[in-house]
Amino acid sequence: MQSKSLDGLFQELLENEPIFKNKEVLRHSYTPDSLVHRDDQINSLASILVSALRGDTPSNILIYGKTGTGKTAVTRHVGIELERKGESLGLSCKVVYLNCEVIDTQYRLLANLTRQFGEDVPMTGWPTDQVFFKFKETIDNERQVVIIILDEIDKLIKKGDDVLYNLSRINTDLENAKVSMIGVSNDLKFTEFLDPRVKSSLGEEEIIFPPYDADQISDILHERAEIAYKPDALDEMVIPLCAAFAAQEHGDARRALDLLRVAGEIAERENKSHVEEQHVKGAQEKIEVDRVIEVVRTLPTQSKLALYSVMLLRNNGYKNVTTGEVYNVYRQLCLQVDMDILTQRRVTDLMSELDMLGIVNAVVVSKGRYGRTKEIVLSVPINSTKKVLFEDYRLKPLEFFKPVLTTQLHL
DNA sequence: GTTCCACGGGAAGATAAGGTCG
DNA sequence: CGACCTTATCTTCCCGTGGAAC
Repeated sequence: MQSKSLDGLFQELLENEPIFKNKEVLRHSYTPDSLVHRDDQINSLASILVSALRGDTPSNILIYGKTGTGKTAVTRHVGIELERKGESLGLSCKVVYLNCEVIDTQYRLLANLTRQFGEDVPMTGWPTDQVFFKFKETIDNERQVVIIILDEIDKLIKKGDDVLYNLSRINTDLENAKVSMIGVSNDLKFTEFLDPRVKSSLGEEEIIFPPYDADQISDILHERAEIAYKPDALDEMVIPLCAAFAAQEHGDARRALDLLRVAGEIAERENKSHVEEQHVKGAQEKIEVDRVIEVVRTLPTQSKLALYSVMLLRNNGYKNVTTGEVYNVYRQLCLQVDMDILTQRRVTDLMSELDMLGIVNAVVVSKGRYGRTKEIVLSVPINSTKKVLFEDYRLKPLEFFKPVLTTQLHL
């Protein structure tokens, strides 16, 4: 390789006409100032929350919509506006935002809420009711309206709905402060699992976010591309193509933005001065592969072993892999790498988790007299997955290991 | 029509690892 | 220090069952 001075190395990269003007606006974390095609939702949300500015408690709200339909962006946007307006009117109006996917237990939720009001709560150690009490005490210090946004609220239900029940009744214990909640969910049916009391209190108002269609996504992309890219950096077909791909994915605007950004990155890496159609196709592929790789990489070792078992069976010509066989191989793998062997029951659960993550596809089938089982099909490319698995040093000894397979090949 | 297997579902509880508090 | 807290991860136990094989 030609050696250049270091200075020259970076100089060249810098001078290379960048395609991007401001890439940040294509990231999920960016909240745009104006939200296209969501006027209805913004207005209904605002008209419900306006009572906070009159010092009343707004109704609790449930918001539904698939991923990437702008729920979070709209809610946050309205929240910020509300706080701002409250401030100028001299009313204390506080909007707190919590993502229940990260904060998924009663304790953590309450602790987090309390912390947002400047009080310190330890990570763990306290009884939960003490945290709840502390929270009530903290907010009740001041005359204020508190609006709690619970994003991905459906994740919370799976662990029991005590928190929601408690929170929905909190107003009866408060002297000064008023609390109302906004639940955001991408599962339209999640209220079915809710305690009826919680359900009626939480769902006083409902707002639905329909998926975007391809044209609407195009509009959104145009708007952002204007800020994100240099003029003329995009080929004519780039945005429609991104929009079309994303529209297939239930109108996911987030996906569309990802596509647009990754396509740009690919083009940049190829030293092209503008983004072409093929880059979008490349982006589509890359995003999917990245997702899988990331998921596999962060899997717990036990799940990796289970997954590798499936792959081994697959490699040995097993068309229909069943739970029993997987467990058999899995046990051998464990002995090989000196890990504890989990029970079959537990491994069944691990397989279900892999199924949920979309790494594997499991269908329950009955084999009549020979029982019932899950038939497991791998839904990721074997080779690249294998490579990722062996990045884990604990799996290294398995690289050339051949399991003993039970020879019962029933068709 | 019956049978009956190899699972799946659900729940309870054990354990360990994080922590607070007096 | 010990008493007591949460949480994640597994184990244990028991029951339920789809549907081809009989």
